[in-house]
Amino acid sequence: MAPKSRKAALEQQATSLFRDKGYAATSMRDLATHFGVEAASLYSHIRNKEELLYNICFPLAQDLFSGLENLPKDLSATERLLQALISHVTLITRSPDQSIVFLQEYRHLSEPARTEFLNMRKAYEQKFKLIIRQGIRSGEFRKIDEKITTLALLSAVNSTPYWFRKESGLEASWVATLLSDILIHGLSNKTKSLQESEGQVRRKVALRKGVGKVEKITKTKTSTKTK
Amino acid sequence: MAPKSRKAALEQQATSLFRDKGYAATSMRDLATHFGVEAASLYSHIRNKEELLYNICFPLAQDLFSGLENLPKDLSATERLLQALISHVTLITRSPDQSIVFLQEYRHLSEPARTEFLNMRKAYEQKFKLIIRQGIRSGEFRKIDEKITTLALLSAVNSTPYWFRKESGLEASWVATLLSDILIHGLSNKTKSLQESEGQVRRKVALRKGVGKVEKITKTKTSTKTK
DNA sequence: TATACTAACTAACATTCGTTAGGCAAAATT
DNA sequence: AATTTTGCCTAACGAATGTTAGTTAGTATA
Repeated sequence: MAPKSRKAALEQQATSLFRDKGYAATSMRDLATHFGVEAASLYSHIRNKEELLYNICFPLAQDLFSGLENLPKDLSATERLLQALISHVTLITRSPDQSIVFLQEYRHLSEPARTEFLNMRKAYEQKFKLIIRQGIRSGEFRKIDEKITTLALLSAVNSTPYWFRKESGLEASWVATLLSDILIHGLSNKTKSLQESEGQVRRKVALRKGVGKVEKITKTKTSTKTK
Repeated sequence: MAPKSRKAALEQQATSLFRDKGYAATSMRDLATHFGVEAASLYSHIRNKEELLYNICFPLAQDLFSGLENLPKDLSATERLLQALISHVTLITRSPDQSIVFLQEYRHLSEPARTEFLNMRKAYEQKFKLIIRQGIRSGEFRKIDEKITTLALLSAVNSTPYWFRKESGLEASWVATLLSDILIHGLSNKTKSLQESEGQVRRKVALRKGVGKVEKITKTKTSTKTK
């Protein structure tokens, strides 16, 4: 394992401080102090302050975008959305501080980087919208404005870097799958509702047959409930 | 309609600028310029810069908290969650810039206001958690970590001030209900699945009867599909 | 060994920052 | 009418900001 370069260590430190205090409220002297040098020394590693922010935001933007490049085309929209969300969560929980800076501080990028960043973000969201649109078309998803849906879904999963920590023992993919499940299938206990619904249908069938074994029907219902 | 006070207008201007550039990156000279005076003049309306931030964050925090105070106790957990989410969205879309500053810039509050704010936020989230816990206990909600769920739900709905505009013609309550619906019931098209499930049961019944009218069965299936 | 590079330092720069103090004219109050 | 308050101005303060320039010592290279 090669030792971390000084520059990489500096970027790491910057990520941590930008996450805690925000980019604008973190001075180069703050950063230098935490890094153990004088502020002027930082310029032997970087051109300027903004380079740090750039190097936090753009690699992650690239990774997120790339993560959606190889979604298999033969999957259902539900499956593809699931995989897209898993990709997203896996990446933003990989380095939580970086992700939080990415989500909050990009606006301090100067032009043209700022616009470039926003365009990348827009294109990324577009990919989600497309999946949702396809899901609506195929009947898998409900007919809800795809922009609103996309923003809500992404915003929901963007809560993860704020609380997720690798040391917690949780697997990022598990968290991703869990959140995706909530978003796709909802919080409501539908499994139970569905079982009850089938239970009712079965009861109608029994009555229609006119078997007249009321006790047998009661048993069936109890069995459903214990599940 | 009373003319807006100078201080209120200043706070409005500050809200807009803090939203656009962030608190730390907005100088008093920026603010004064937009307000049409010199920076030193701002101090005849306010004590200091932070007072502006305080007056953006705390009233909204109060309103959000109050919004959950009168949830009827006789409702189901689902209903209460729906009402809580509607309350939340209604308030954060009332003044989107304020909400965005509230969500992003509180960290620039100095102590003890900052800790106070975080405590209020925590208590507010606690109320959501309680609803979710109750829903899990009653069987209405699936057994999913209530902290993760709360954060994801709130984060999802917190996307709204970033795109919602009153002038768009959309009603905030409609948006709130829509998002709540997605979160509670999911994006997946469950209604259709349920219908197909019943359709299958009906087909079994027909076969079991041994009527032998295959044509009739085909018709039933077609009829389900067109829905 | 001589030279070049690296990564740190100190000193300093020009600019910007949030804020205070004093002054003034208009509006409000006594 | 006299006084007070309000809301603006200019000037200035001390501190902070991102960065440059020159220097130095250690390391790497020719």
